[in-house]
Amino acid sequence: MLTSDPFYASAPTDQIAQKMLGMLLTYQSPKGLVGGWIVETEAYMGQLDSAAHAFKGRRTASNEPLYGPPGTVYIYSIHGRYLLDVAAQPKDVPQGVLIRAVEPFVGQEIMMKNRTKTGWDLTNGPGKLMEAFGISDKKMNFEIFGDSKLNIDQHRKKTPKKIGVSNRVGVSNQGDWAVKPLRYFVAGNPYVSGMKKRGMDLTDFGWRA
DNA sequence: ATCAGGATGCGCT
DNA sequence: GCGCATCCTGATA
Repeated sequence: MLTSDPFYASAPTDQIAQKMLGMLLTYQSPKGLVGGWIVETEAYMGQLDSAAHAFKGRRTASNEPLYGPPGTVYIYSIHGRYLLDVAAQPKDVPQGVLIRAVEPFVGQEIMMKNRTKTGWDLTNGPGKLMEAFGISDKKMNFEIFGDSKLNIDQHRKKTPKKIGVSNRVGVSNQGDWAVKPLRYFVAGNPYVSGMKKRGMDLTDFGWRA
């Protein structure tokens, strides 16, 4: 349960994004339980961050969940896809973590039906994992992870051998913040978006033993 | 295996 | 209308 855990309010958002790697994300979907280990995240640092939805305090109906308490579900639609975020700071501090990829763990049959793909392509991108989960609307906005059908289990957790770091994806024209190292991933895990075959660690997927 | 181009739908001006 | 926190396809080597 994420709801009352001080962890989410007790660290800067970029640190929280790193700690979320290896946590189990699940969704109790109408077709059954689906989910996987979080292998890629990005931190968005709020009003100062030129790539963030809340840059300069921007506040609209659609980004309002970012202003909610830590653990608030923020689903955003872009290019005809849906993306999943977690508000990471206390109420009215609009910082969040984008969940970009998971390694499937439960409900793989369901996820393969929801998408037309198999293999690494199942959940190796933020829009892809939402399609695999079968989420195609923003109805769960403002719910709290753990009190929702969406859950992040921070106790059932794998540990990355090494955390890879890079600039964020898809924000290249948005000022100096575009090059800041706020994307984090499990190094070598094949479900990380854009992972090249040569970089994949197919022995243990980048998890510590 | 890598890259470029286009489809996509919705929120905002 | 325009601008995206994306994804897929088809063309190249």
